[in-house]
Amino acid sequence: MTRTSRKSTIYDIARLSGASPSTVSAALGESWRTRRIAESTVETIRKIAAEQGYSANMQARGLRKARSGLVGMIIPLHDNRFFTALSQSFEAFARERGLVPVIASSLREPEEERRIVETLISYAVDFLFIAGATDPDTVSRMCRKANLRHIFVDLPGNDAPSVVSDNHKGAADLTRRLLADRPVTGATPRERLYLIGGDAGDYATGRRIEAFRDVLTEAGMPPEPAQIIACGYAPRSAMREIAALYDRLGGLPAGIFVNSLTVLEGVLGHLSGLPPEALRASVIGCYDYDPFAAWLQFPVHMVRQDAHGLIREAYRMIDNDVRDLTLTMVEPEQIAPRTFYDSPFADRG
Amino acid sequence: MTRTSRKSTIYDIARLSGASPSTVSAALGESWRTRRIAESTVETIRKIAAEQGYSANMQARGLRKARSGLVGMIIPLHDNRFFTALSQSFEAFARERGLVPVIASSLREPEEERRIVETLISYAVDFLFIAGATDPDTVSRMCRKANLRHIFVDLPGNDAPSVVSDNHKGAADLTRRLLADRPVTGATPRERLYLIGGDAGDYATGRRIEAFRDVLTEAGMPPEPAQIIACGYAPRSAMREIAALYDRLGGLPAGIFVNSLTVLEGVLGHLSGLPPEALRASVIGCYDYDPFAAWLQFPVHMVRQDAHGLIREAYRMIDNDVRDLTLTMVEPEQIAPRTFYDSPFADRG
DNA sequence: TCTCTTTGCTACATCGATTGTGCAACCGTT
DNA sequence: AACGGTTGCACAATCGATGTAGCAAAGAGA
Repeated sequence: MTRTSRKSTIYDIARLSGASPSTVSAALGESWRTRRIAESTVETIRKIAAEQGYSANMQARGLRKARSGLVGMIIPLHDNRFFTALSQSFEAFARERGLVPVIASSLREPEEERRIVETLISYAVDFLFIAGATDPDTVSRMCRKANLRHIFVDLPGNDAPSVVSDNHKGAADLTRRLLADRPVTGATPRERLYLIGGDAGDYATGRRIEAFRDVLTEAGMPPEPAQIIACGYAPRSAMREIAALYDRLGGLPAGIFVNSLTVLEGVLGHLSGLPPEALRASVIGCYDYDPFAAWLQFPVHMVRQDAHGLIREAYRMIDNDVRDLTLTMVEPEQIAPRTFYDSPFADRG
Repeated sequence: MTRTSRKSTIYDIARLSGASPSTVSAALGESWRTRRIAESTVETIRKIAAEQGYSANMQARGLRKARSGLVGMIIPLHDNRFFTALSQSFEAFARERGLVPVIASSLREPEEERRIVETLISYAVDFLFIAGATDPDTVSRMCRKANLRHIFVDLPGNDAPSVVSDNHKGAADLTRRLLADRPVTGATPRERLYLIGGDAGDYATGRRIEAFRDVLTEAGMPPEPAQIIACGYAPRSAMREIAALYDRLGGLPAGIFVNSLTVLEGVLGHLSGLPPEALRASVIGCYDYDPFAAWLQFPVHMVRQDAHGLIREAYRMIDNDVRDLTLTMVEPEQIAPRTFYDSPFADRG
């Protein structure tokens, strides 16, 4: 074995085995039965291939078969437990099927998202999941043109199957929990619930705000606009907003509905500077789950979206070749503070 | 544009523009100058290509050029802030170079790791980073055979460039911090420091244990074997071990050096069941950083490995075509409890 | 006008695997 | 012995892009 030996190809194996390249190809693949290659020949060829450490060139195969064996997924960012839970499950299901997952992050920028879709199309991925799409219509258009099956996860699209959490239910449950647990009751601004974070224009946030509003209205305390602070997802801006709110109210409000983990990071930056008694005036809830957030200084109620379930449903769409507009809902789960939750991959830690 | 229109190829563009496929190829690439294609022709072709929404078939290009434009990275798992920080930086640097990152998780299983390497070789990735390798020698052997450049990150290999954290320094600093901050001093078992988690056989854990031992020895209190509990990385087993330790000692030890975030998850599962005064008997340190862990009920000193720096150095090796055994160290940083730390991607949250 | 160079482009082989088609060799019948 | 059927394999086209080699036309120089 020379140091610079190139990878061996079916032609090398053919030469070594005395068979033709097409026979080698068939013998190494599934088609040798239908192509009537003698079992003894298959064995010989496979032995030689193994000795040579042969492995197929997927580019060549992909070119010929017009499928790559690659499957794509776009997430907003890697640095977030919800999205990485999606990644982990996406990868596990892909591998189960002998596919290679390509996971890219869009950083929530439509331009980047488009570039990624185009690139993945160039690589002929067999299908594509888009989590947290920022511009689903464009994505769908590009995919249709390339005849690429795609599923929206978490944020739905208008022209392809979507699998999303039941945001309304999750948010309604969380809001009810905050209402029930808030340390003070009353109607002054400080005694109200506030929702912070997210982009009012995006689907998930929209549904959650809706639920927040519905539950409060039902409870006879319809929220004022000031109670809904959709300041985006960046930790820094959440920190600023919560500080401003604290100043405005002269303390924390009775309850805070935090709309995502990144927002919670920012909120923490402010809350943790406060004296413990200031914190006791408030109850915190967060949409999305993080194992460490479960054990903070103050209790945080969380909504754990069923990432594994979302991905499972998305793969089901693929397996059943669903291509039309459908919306599948997966129930999230409320997790009480200070609960030890085992992720599906916890044993691999 | 018909619904099932196949992707257009250089042949389509050739037909539409009246030029030959090779001219189209040259015109759309970089080589048109050296191949003396008239600038006007280039413009015409590019216009048509844009109209048709042409994008190159990377499988064909990769087949021909024997490079894929894909770059691979293996991490143990996605569901961990340190590794996802690596992913995020790996991806950012790849994109800067117009490459497509393929990130796969090995779940710390050597068999899976090998399978992934083989697959990535099949796809002709242009280079490969391996973080937390479980069997670096085999990986190196496979890569050499395929003539694939590879860099080890976090855990070094013996036959390729490696970029690792300065584990000894990070762990020594953390140990010193725990020594300084421990609430009780003395020599009874409860008054000692304990290190929990990790695999004594792996490089990073080995260095950290070494540092732990060195610092304690220097301080005149060399650790007994019982003070080092390398129980792996799974949260569950860490939870069991810390519970057992608590029972044995009749309380928490003066200081706990937690060897990874997954281990900290398990430790928390036990600690949080304890009364607050039990916690005050102990000081906690964790190797690796998580933003939420910074704000727990009790202070946690953390060591933030410079994921971005590690990846930057690894890319530098690639850019300079370093292939021989080298070991680059990147300094980690100690982060005090309750510090707001901005990740390089925080603004994108 | 004839040669020589430059310009602008085309033809064709190639990368490695897959697959439709074809063709010997061999078998068993009548 | 002639025939139809099966078995086992080889040949060659193909996927789409790249790059070498080469050719015709135009321009330059004598």
